[in-house]
Amino acid sequence: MAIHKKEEFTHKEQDLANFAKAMSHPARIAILKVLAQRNECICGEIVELLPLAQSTVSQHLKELKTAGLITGTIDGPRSCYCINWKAFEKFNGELNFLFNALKVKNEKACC
Amino acid sequence: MAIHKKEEFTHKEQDLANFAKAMSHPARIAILKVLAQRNECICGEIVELLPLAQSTVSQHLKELKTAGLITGTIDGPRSCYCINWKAFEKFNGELNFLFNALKVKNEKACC
DNA sequence: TAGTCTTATCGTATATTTGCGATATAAGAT
DNA sequence: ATCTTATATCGCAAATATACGATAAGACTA
Repeated sequence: MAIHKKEEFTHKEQDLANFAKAMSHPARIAILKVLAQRNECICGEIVELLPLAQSTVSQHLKELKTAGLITGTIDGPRSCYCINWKAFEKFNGELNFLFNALKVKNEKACC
Repeated sequence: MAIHKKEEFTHKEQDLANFAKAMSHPARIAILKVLAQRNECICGEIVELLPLAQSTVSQHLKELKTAGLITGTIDGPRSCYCINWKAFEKFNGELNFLFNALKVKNEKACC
């Protein structure tokens, strides 16, 4: 592959791609779903709900946290995670900016 | 890794993850952007606009097509691509279903 | 037919992701 | 102090993704 070319795209393009990448695995979608459904924050309950080892779940949580889609705080001997709604709104907004704004005039697309 | 565990998640979770994965690279975001901006469908003009080799762009186009985010038809000696707005709407709808419906009652999240 | 232009696919090198067990770390309990 | 419990991190193996050059395939042109 020689060199990663990702840096040669715009900041906004990389941003959107990073958000999407954080959601590009069903395990991470499942984690976000659990966090969205519970009012109190979750820790290792997620491990119980997923068909994955504890270390693997921890890794997925770290990726979501690094991407900014969730927040995590230490609560005594356990860890507490929540969805970062603001980040999700930003993602959704950028998506809509990319597509919806241009949609009307493209109705007559050729294929 | 032994075995991919992706199959052990729900169909919906896999669906959303696949959509996200298709958008998880800045080159593919850039391609979608170009397609969204042009009324007539694009072919190798995309190659001119991206800092990537022709074969690499072709590969990215194939991934977007496989994921259903774009459509492609052969037009004489060249290929014509367009955004599949329906697929995008579905993706956006699933995202909103996952998050927005549950957002209000979670305002008092703990972290 | 031969030549050209456009796009897709193959082969390959390298990078990244995914997953797990083992181990570390940190807090609470005995 | 030791044991338990919960979570993070390390190290490794296997799978995927990314990128490119070379080549194939298809359609128009001379």
